[in-house]
Amino acid sequence: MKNHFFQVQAQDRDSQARIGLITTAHSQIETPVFMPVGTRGTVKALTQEMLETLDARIILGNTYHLFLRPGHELIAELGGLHKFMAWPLSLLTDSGGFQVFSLGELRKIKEEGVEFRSHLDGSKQFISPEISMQIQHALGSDIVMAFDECTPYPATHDEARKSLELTSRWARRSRVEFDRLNHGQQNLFGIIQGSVYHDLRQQSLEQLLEIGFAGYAIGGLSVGEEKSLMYDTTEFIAPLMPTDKPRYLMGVGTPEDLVESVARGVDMFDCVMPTRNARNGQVFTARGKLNVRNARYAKEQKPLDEDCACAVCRRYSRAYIRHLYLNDEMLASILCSYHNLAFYLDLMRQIRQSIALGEFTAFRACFLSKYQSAMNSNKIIANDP
RNA sequence: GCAGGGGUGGUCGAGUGGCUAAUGGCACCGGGCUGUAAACCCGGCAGACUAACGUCUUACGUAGGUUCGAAUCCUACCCCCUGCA
Repeated sequence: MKNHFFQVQAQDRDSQARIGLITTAHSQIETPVFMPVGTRGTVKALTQEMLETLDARIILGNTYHLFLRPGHELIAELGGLHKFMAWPLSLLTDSGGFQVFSLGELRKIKEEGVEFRSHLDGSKQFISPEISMQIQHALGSDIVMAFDECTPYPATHDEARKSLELTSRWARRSRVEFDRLNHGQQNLFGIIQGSVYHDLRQQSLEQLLEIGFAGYAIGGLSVGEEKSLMYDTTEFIAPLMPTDKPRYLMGVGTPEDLVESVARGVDMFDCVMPTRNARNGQVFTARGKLNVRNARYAKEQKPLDEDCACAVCRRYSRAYIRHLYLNDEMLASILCSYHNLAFYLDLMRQIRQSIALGEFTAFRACFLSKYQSAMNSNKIIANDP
């Protein structure tokens, strides 16, 4: 039977990189893709119009946050998350699994599910695989993530095994509940855990394959481990994942991470880095990252990134954006967020194009040498009094 | 003119004899941020020397004085604020 959800269009000869097309009820998404994060139904500092200008075809929302406020029932009543936030293209909702990890002290993990103490008002909340599916069903996202435990790092082999096995049991329950609710428009992804242990990653994948999902995600990385371990783990597990299903590396990452992970076979990414760092004054450029706070940009009339053709770089200077930032003007966040996402999405476009042309390996080397060598020379300048 | 209060590092403002190169806020400088508890967090912030422990110099309106020791006490002067004339 033909797979309408995902099709691989070309496979790179020299690496695991590939290009493909995801088709949801709301948009077509060329992969490899970077998905901007819009936790609370908004990609912070940007309007939906801006996202469309950037040609973002899919963004994220978060089950946990939208469940607490405004509540999935309210969103369902108003016609679902797409309509509520006036976003006509695709949405992926994370299941709340990451909050099991990031909310640390505020939560208690049990077999049945996770008890959260709301970070907003301290109230007791409970999310199980079933509830997560019900919330995501009410939200109406195009891609639904199974409820998992994002294993903390470091974890011993035994801890990681127990955690992954819980995630597998929750994955099965997610699948059952999802199927009970689904109207056919949504797609469910499973999440591989297993920390940095290859045998556990493989075990996790096999258990998920038995259940069967529309796509598979690698979770539990970029949680504090050495970068080399993240790359190793991805390099090990990605090629074992089904070739005819999207592979999603959750929560990653830096521009280098994206290029390196595409080379290892990943199709989908999401990360708060371009938007959060933008609000904190850090912008990404083809020649490395820079912080607009830095005094050395006080008089620079250059754009943030001289190689960037985005609306911000065509119009505004570093000096002006620095001035905005230093005065706590919200426009600084808007402009930096817009540019950073433009940079990320453009990077993905270049990656796809190079794969299509069979030039990915050359592109990878070229991009990294420019991005990293300039970063090093920036450091030399920065340390020079 | 009389009475009272006050002058502290870029700034606001603590500090009333040694633990003070001087709390804290702001400003400034720098770093971090990876499925968003983040328009946030951390660090530096008199000068010089040192890889570092640290050492030295100059500092609390100005000039003197008391004391082993002063931003802190005394004297004079300069300036500011408030009230009364």
